[in-house]
This record gives sequence, structure tokens and C-alpha cells, in this order.
Amino acid sequence: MTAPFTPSEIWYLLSRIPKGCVVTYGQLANMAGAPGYARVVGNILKQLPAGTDLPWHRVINGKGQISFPDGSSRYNLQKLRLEQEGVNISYGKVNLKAHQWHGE
DNA sequence: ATCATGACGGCTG
DNA sequence: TCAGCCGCCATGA
Repeated sequence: MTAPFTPSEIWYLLSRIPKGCVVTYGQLANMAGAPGYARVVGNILKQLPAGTDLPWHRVINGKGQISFPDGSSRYNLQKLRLEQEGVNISYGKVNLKAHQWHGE
């Protein structure tokens, strides 16, 4: 827990992501003022309670892909939620140019 | 203290 | 464009 930011900071940033948009783990780290801490952001999302209201599904990796094994239940849930928000996913990848959120 | 493992990312062939 | 490989930081055995 020597990270330069706290889980609550990440939770706040998460709550700010507009519906229909996505951000990458590395982006959240940068927004928190901690370049290089992408994996740590992932650790924090991993610890979110199952029924959380935070839009964790709007976070994907830098390749525009969902960071869960293809076909796993979590993968399917994230994909479903994104598509319901109008995020286009083709060939397992999100069109970052079109949906990536760049800040307020 | 060391090693393996992640909801990661950048560089390279 | 894409698969490999390697670096990164935290956590748990």
C-alpha cells in the first residue's frame, strides 16, 4: 500500500466517467498523478464489492480490450454493460478513438 | 528475503 | 497489425 494514491481517489475518478465512455487503467493512474501504476489500479478494481454502483465496466486495457478471459462470466457481463451503453465492441476490441474519455 | 502472479503497458521484430 | 518479451508495482505464499 505504498501507492501515491488511495483507493477512494480511484473510486472518485471512476464515478466521473460518463456513460457510454471508457478509460484505460493507465489513464486512471495518470489522472491520479501516478504514471506507471496501471496494475495497481487493476488491483483496486479487483477489490470492489460485487454489487458496487461504480461503473467499473468502463475500464479496459490500453489495447482496447476487456481484461478478462474471453468467454468468462465477468467478460460477458462487462461486454454486455458496455454495449447497453452504446459502446461498440468489434473483434473483441473497443474503438478507443471513438469512446475513450479524456477527462472532464 | 525470495518468488510467483495479476482487471497493465511500452518497445520490438 | 501482432505476438513476444520485458519492465513495472503491490500482494500473498
